[in-house]
Amino acid sequence: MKIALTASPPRRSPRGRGGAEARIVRSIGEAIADRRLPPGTKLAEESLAQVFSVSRERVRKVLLLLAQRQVVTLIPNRGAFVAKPTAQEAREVFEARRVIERAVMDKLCALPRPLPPATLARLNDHRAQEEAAERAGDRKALIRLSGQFHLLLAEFAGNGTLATILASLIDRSGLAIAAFERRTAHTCSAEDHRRLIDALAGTGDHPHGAGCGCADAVTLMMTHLDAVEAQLDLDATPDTAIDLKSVFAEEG
Amino acid sequence: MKIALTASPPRRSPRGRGGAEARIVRSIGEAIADRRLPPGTKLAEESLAQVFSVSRERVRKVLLLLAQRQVVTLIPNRGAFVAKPTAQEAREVFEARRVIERAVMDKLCALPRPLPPATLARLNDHRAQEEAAERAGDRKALIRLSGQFHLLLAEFAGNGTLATILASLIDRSGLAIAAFERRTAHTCSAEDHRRLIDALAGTGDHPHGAGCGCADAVTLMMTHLDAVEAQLDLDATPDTAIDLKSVFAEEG
DNA sequence: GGCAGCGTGATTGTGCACAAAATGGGATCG
DNA sequence: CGATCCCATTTTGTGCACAATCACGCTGCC
Repeated sequence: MKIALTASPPRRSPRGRGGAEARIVRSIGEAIADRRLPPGTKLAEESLAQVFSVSRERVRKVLLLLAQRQVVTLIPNRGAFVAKPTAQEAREVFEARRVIERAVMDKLCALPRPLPPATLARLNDHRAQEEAAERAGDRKALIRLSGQFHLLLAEFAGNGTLATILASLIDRSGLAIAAFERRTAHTCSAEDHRRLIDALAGTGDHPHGAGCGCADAVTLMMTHLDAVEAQLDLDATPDTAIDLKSVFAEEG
Repeated sequence: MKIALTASPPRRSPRGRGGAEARIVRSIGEAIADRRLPPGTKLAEESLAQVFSVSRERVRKVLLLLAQRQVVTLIPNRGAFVAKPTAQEAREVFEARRVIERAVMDKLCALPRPLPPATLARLNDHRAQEEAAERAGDRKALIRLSGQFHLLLAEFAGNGTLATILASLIDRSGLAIAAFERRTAHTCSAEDHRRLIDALAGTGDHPHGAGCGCADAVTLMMTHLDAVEAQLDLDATPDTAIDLKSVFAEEG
């Protein structure tokens, strides 16, 4: 046998066939984020295969991927279910978000000013989209845009690794919100986002003169995350009785 | 509905089938962390299937899992390779570690003192293991123990989500170290870990009296991570290959 | 009427066989 | 002598069929 001599792995076009899988992952992920698939929903392989017109194996692969992201739970011989975070898990996810997003804001503040026009343009564009969704009362769009906003900031911060981690945490916090949000209507966070953009772009009023609203931006973000978490009811028992068999399926 | 807990203990064989995958994941993961599988090494499905005596589909699943952790890179129609971080990715991973581990240390400092005996015992036990490996000159064990130490601290901090994220980052930083470490001998971090344990346990000398060395611990950790990153040469790009069968000769 | 045991249908898990694609070697031509 | 093209072999990708397992409804019995 010959020793396999290995070169640096070349990059190949990611659009050939793997694009279909990514499409399904996005589709299901967005459906979960939009609450069209509430926590606990069973995701039958055959049904999904028919819906997306792909083979069952492909669906299986997608579910395995989503399970790694902890947005679905795989139970042996039972199938895949939309993940239903526990209260503790929800708290952990929000704490992790505070940790990472504080770092993101710190990095954004360390960026040279003024921000690049492209950055400002994307921020303003996003603000416009959120305001439009708010006016239209499109709650689903608002939720999706809210997640995208936080992810956008992470990308501007220039650390793709942190952004990837945050993306997963955003997905999971959406799940937590779906599982624990109070029945009472709650004010969505468009106003918080507006203030954040102002503080970051430096368009807000800063009586102290030269500085941008960086320090403000960090505290704004922390307050924002605290507010979102505070809108959850992390003490009440979950609305639907949890299937104990499912919970304990993995141990024995 | 009644739950059948009394009669049928659904003790699914932990090692029988589902455990096999976890075993392979651990095996490959440790081999990568131990540098037995350097970055860029090709991981052929058939070879791995023979080595672990499982079907190729199982290996495929494992590789997909490791790819999600970004420990291996999957290239369509080319196969799986041990991930080879770029210099920028390495910097990002270390920055992410600083972000998360600073939070971990903050949480550890916020813990009530004195620390639980079980915690102190595990810390001291770990210190002993690292010292033993250091005396024996067992570099592989030292690397593995070093990763376990950081993970241990994260677990003590009480946020499993952060710990999971950090675990992935530790794996990837091990990859980065393997890819970019300087050829010159470098002092391993056992001494840093000793000091960290002292600061956390409060056994170090603290002339200021009542407080433990918490603030010290945070800076110690940051310095420690900076030192590890500083030992890398983020300009060179080494490239090697290794024989799969010899690496896994002892298992099966 | 209620409960235990059992059979059936449906769903997931796994191996296998074939198809597609790339790698490597060799021959051919400039 | 070197580069290029082509073919054979190896490796990866995918669909299919069958096996295993679970949920549910049924029958019979107490």
